[in-house]
Amino acid sequence: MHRTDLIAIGELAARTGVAVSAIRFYEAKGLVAALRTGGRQRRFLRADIRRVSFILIAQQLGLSLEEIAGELARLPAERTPNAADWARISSGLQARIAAQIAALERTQELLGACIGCGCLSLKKCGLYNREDKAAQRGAGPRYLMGDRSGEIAERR
Amino acid sequence: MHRTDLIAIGELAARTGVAVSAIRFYEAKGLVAALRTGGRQRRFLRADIRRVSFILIAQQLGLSLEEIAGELARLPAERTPNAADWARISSGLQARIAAQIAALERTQELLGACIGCGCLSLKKCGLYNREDKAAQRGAGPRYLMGDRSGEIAERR
DNA sequence: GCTTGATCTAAACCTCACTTGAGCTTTCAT
DNA sequence: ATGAAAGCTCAAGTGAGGTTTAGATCAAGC
Repeated sequence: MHRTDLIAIGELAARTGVAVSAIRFYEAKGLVAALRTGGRQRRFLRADIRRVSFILIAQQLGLSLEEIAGELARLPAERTPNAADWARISSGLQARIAAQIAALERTQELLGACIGCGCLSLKKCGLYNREDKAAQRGAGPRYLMGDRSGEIAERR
Repeated sequence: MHRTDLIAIGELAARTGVAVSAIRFYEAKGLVAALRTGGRQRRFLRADIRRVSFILIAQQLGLSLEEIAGELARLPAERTPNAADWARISSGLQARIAAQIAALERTQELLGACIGCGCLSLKKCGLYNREDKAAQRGAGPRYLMGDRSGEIAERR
């Protein structure tokens, strides 16, 4: 019925568009797991194509690899995840997308107001206030809006 | 009318919520320019508050500092930028926000379809294909979807 | 059996966007 | 005039997310 359900790292790379080195890196981070041949070469399940795809999609939505690992941990460990498992885990992404769209729309509005008055100078127009920062984290490079964002401006 | 139109780096930091070290870093990168006192201390124009605010907003939208520098270069050099100048440059961000929202909505749709079928396995559902990648760049950490995204999978 | 291409490990290196530290100077209020 | 607070430079460090390199080994087809 099926010759080989196991695929080599190169094939997984080709199927997902991810570099071989990246897949090894993901394995080191615990995002994917590999079986080994007698000669210590990695062999992946076909289901791992889906797993890597999920990583890519989640990354685009701004999740860090650590966060993605957290999501993936919710898949069943004892058996190969099925369609329903993926549907469940993917719907978490849906929520995140919705939140991001809402945040962007809010920014768009505020920026529209700012263009009107030309201000762009905080407080005055509400753009880039602390509340917005909190609402939008997840949309950009993570380390740019880390936990430190509360301290700095209040110090005076 | 105005005592001092020049502000110290600490004040610029306090007004924008950015760390002093970050402002020095931005200066080194050419994103802001400073005058100097006799004792070599930096003094900024009040208008630089707006400039730094722009940097922060643009960053949230996923622009790299280099790209932001490019945008800022379009401000008039010979005089302090006025409201109209900022309105012009900010509307570039509006376009970017609109594009990001569109990309996210597209992802949302595709992911919705994927949740329906549970596939998540590329090609099949169109999610995370090369075209989408191109459409969505700008939304996440830049280096994750740089110019190299065409080569890798083709090397076979 | 041999060759060729894929894979292996480990460690070093890369970019981006900053931060930190050391050691010294300037500014400003009293 | 002085002392604290803020500022200065330059070099090195950080963390995320990988890539590159070197040298050795494995798997498959002829």
